[in-house]
Amino acid sequence: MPRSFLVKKHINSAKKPNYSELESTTVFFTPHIYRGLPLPVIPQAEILSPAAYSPITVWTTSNLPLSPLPSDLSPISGYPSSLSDTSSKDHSGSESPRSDEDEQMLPKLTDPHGVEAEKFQCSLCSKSYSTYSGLLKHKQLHCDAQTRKSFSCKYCEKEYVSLGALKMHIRTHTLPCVCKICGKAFSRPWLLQGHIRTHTGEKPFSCPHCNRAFADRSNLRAHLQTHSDVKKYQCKNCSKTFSRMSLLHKHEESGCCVAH
DNA sequence: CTGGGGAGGGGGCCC
DNA sequence: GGGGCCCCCTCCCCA
Repeated sequence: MPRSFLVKKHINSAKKPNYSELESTTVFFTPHIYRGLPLPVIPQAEILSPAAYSPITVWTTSNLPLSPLPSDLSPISGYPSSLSDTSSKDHSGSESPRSDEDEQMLPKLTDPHGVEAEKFQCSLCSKSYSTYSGLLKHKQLHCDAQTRKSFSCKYCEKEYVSLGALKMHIRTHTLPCVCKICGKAFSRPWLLQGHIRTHTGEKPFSCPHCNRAFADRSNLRAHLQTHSDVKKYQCKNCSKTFSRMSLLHKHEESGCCVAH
């Protein structure tokens, strides 16, 4: 049966899941694992999986309408220097050529207050600077820019640190997994599997307390909250707990936390 | 109005 | 690198 929310919403819809409610923080910096690693070059769309890309084209760092790469930096390096919004700023010293493969972006800043404070060396390219601020500026331009997310989706403004993550995301636009029964399309096979259960009636996830069965594990998890005396989501104002965040939001919007 | 179920989305991790 | 899976989440609907 068609339901309004089953229809793929326009990509410009302002649906923005609020992960910050439970998660610690949204991490905008690149995880350490990526630091110092050369970012891959995004291949041409035509050599990628048609299911993942057709008809979407991919914005690469080289075709983004931002500041161009320096002439001495080959586009094959794939480094998103053009993504750095600090690239227009001046910096101390000229950058020496990088050796990409084995450099590590370790925080090896020489102590500015130490004995050897006269020399500030970049751990990535070994470039030395006479001032600490000079090194900081260099790192902003040279190192931090390399760790920026570099793969951008054309259909939305999301950026990813890896091509694989981008390709996974693009599937949410192309929806390659189609239900043979009703024709509804999904981004991933397991989503389609879950959808097919709505046709077959299969409910493989059972509640150990009441034996109620669910087709979706997440829904079982939400159901398990109803058996708990202390719910997972608590109002900061009145300490009342709720089984779902959405219920907590409704509670907060209803005015509980207004009178504080 | 509230609480809960149904259905689905998206990112991350692991193999 | 890709698929499977997990987790967390939202939205809609209904009792």
